[in-house]
Amino acid sequence: MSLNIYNTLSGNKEPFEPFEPGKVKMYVCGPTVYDSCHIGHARSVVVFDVIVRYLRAIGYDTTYIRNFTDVDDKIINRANDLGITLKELSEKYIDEFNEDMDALNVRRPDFAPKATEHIDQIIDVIKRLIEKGHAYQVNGDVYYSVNSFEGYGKLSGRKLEDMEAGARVDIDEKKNNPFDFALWKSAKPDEPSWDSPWGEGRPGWHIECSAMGREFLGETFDIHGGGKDLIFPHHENEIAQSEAAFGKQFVRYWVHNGFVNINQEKMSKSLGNFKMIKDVIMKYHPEAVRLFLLSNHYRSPIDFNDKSMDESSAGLDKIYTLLLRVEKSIGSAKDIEPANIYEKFCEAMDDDFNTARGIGIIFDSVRSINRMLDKNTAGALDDNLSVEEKKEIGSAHADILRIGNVLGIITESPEAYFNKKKETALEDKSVDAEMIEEMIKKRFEARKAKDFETADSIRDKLDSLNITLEDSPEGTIWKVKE
RNA sequence: GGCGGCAUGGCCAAGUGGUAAGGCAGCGGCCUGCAAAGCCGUUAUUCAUCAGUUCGAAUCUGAUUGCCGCCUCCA
Repeated sequence: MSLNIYNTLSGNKEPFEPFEPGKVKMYVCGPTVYDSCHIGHARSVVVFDVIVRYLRAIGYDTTYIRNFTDVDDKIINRANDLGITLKELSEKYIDEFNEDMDALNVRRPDFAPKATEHIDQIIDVIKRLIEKGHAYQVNGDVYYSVNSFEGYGKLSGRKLEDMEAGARVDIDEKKNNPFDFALWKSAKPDEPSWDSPWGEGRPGWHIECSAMGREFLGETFDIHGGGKDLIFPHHENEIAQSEAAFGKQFVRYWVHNGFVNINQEKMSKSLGNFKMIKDVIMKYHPEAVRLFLLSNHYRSPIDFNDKSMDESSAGLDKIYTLLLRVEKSIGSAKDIEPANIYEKFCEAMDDDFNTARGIGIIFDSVRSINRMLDKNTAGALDDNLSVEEKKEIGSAHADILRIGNVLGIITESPEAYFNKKKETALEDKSVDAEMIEEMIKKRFEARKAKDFETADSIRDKLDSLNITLEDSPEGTIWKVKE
């Protein structure tokens, strides 16, 4: 099976065929940098990160662009409130965005262009639109005329006539049609501005993506992504701009991710329930956050709550526990033949990036490996495993790591993962690792002497400190309870 | 008012015409000195409701009900 992608434009899953065979050009709308990033930004960025990783894993030479919107009303207002420049504010939040996303193990895009650094390209597109009669000037503002573009509404499935009926749109005397939107806004006092053929001003929101997409990817590119909320008007307007200006198809596949709700409610200012990434990753391992975000299909809504996050954390633990077990018992196998697990994972991913199914495949595999390794519980180490079984385990282990590489999880060694978890968990407790190891040693001696009373009292004491012990033929390990 | 989406076991969630993945929780068992971890078994004759198409539907069609999103800045 080959890759199929749900295309918002057609409303269907379509076989993926890039414009240029073997190469994928992809653009995703990045953040408007005026505030910290929340878990919803994380979802969009992680989803498209996985999409890019997968496209590359199946051999596409992929160019990936994600922009920063660094000039708009919200940024200007915020900067003015704080008494700093637009640039100071946007740079601060760009840095923070990069920190958050690096922490979430998101790979940087090939280019991360900023609107303010592409004013010339933006002006060029606007000029063309005016020349071709798709835009008009009013006192230094330039508006796009939606009536001039026949396909207006084709992405969002709207008709201009229908929208006007019950529209909640302010009537602006300067516009010919209420849905006309600004390509260029004339400068107001105290606003940053750039010179243009229409006077001092700044670009409207939508035009930057048309201009920068063209700059980095060309006039037609393969995938354009973003949150569902961007379908209208943002992406609808991008299509109108680019196709009117360049006379060709703008984007072949439109991909939109669903929202993150918080305890069944939409994140909103009035509810004050924004979950910032920097806060979430203080409590949960970044890979647990990724596992959570990828555990639903990317187009469905997902509900962020403690229970779901705890389950994702437990799931991640389960995977790392298995990996640790494999490495302790049979080590890293050599001469590995690929198992069919990765193949099954790819089948899931080929079906519109079905990461939820893909994660199920990981757990299937975890169970089957544990089953094989359980043959050892009675005896010492791997005596009961046949050469074939060891090979199978080694292959499955390698496949899981390969899947992890696409999902951006399991990037640490199991030891490092558990050690880090212990450190974090012990930080605010009155115990340290050395003390625990010492107690485990004492318990081991007691058990050897069949003094189970002492052994159990040690275990109980650790248990009261939220430390759980696990005995196995390979020795005793300890974990901190969540 | 317009447009779109969703409704699957106690909870989360895959499954888009061929007879219900996976995770969490529960119960029974194996293993263990006892635990923990892991494994095995078990929990939906059934996929909001009703009607229809079909040899066959959770999957297609129509209607009903209930949620949700977009149409205004928003990932």
